[in-house]
Amino acid sequence: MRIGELAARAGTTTRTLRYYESRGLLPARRSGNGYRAYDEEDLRLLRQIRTLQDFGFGLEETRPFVECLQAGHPAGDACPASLEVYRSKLAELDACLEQLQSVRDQVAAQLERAELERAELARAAARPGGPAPQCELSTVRGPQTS
Amino acid sequence: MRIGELAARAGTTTRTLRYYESRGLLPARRSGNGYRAYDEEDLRLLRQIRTLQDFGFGLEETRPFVECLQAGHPAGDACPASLEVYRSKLAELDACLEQLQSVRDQVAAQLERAELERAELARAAARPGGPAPQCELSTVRGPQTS
DNA sequence: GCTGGCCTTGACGTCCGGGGCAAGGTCTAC
DNA sequence: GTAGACCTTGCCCCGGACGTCAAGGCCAGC
Repeated sequence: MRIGELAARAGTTTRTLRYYESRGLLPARRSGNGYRAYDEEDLRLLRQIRTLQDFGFGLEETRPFVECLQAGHPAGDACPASLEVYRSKLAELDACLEQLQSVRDQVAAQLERAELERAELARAAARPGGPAPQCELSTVRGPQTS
Repeated sequence: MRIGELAARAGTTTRTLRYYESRGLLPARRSGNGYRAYDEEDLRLLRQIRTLQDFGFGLEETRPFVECLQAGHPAGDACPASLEVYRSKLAELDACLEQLQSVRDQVAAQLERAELERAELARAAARPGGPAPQCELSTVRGPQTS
């Protein structure tokens, strides 16, 4: 199988395969004319890489899985190094989730506060003499995000 | 106030301030010798930018807040455009959280499965004739992540 | 006058996962 | 023999938010 076919079968591009090879992941044999030659096993390796990439793993993080398959194991995650990557990724995801959740809550709070303040001002402007036409908010202290 | 002092007071670097200026955010007046000249108001703008950046807002997303302050409003989020940014950021964060959570669960499931399989194999290897010393797993079919 | 510290602009490097193009080699079909 | 599809290497490009020089200007203190 040549590079184009492998790329098509894995749903990726030839450029990507050459990039993986340049990174030392997914090396290719060469046929007589210099073309890269792949087999079904390479397709397996490639699918493993793509699956992990889709999960957000970095290329380097897929390496243990690829090496595990290359070593003849039936699954890329049959080796301890792969499990370690799973674990550290899990920790990373948890940390990321926690931080994002915290940011989300703070942004939501800011939005709510700012919306309330605008409503407040709209009411204040509608009350006394005449409603000031647009945005004359100089009397209000805004609690500043600091 | 010159660039170094502003950077120090905002806890950032001169490079960053020049970058912001190059992006049209936080423009600077110039004193006679060509040095950038800033005042307390610029410090407020800069703090607004940094706060949002710390929340993960892109530079462009901070622009409405900065313009709001520049327009004389007491808070950067007193303007509708800023509220819109809050809202779209919130939606973005929620989508991101959802996806990350899904990935997290899938990775956790993979990890659990792979650990179980290893335990299975360890028991199988310990039972029959003699325990094979290391990693001879060629008889087991691993359900592949596909 | 000289050193040291601050400032200026400009240009290139970083990280990541490739995209895109050029110039040329190779194979197949007609 | 020649068109067209495929392959090769090599090189520069992207984005985002800066870091890191390099070469030179300005100013204060001694």
